Amino acid sequence: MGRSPCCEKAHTNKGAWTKEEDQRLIAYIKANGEGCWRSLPKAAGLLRCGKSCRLRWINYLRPDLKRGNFTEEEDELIIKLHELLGNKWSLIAGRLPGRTDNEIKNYWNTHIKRKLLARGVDPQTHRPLNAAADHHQQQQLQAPRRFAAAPAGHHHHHPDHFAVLSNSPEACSHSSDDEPSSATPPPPPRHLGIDLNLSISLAPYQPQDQTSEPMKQEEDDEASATANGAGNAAMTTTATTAAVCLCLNRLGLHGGEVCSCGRGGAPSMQASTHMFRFITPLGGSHHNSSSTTMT
DNA sequence: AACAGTTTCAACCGCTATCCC
DNA sequence: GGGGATAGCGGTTGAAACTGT
Repeated sequence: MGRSPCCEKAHTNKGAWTKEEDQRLIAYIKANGEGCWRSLPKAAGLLRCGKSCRLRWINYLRPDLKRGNFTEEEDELIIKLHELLGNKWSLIAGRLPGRTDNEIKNYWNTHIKRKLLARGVDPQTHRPLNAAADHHQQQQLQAPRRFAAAPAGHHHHHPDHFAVLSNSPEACSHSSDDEPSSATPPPPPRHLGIDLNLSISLAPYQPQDQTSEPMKQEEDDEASATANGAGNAAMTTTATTAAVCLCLNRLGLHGGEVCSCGRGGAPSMQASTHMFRFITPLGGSHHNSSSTTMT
């Protein structure tokens, strides 16, 4: 087929950005806002590919970036989110204000992987390293429990349509031994883990507004995972000071809509209930998103 | 001080998803 | 619905910085 290159490579700079280029980009975006990256370089007088401009802005120039060292709380949050989401760096970054996906990805590869290995935990599977051999056997043994709250047959017919993830290690088989790659997406989640008895919360969750409507998909998603009584996903972290909601919308799994769950403050959810639901075509990529229950 | 090895992280690349005509 | 254009994502690379000898 052949695609036109994203830019005229012969006439673009590559490599590190100069201060002047940064200033031009900042000035242009301040004046015109983000977007239209393809035409931005020309308009801004930059000899850069639009992609490169976007990356530079998002990863380095954006005014709301936090930068600086990651806190211990952020570390733990990243680990938990990675356990739940796998290498979905942009989703993880969405839960860490001021951090970029690139930054988190780098941090994961340089620090957290090592940290987990030192703890004897496989960074990809989040299982104890010495348990890898038992992986297959454990899956078989635990499968019935994981599927307990899912409607019978549902996941059998559409295994990649949704998954209710658990923070239990076995819920993360999508990120097992083999590194997921864009070329070979991980197999669809095979489990419908149930409880998300996460201890991500670094401070007690304090709902701010209990008047928000429960998420529609919560209702639509029938009883798939409601046996656990979990409501909307929410978590808090002292690192970010704000409650971090993990409901579908805010995870970016619903077309980027603004979360309407009131920071997890669904009326039915007990503030003290540290349980989380995720219904997402994780690993199964986006192919079936329109046929999930997320509409 | 000089060199080699290691680590870090900004930037690039290729691919997929989404948008728009 | 099809196809091209564009945006966004995740993996990878390589130069700079750091550390050890």
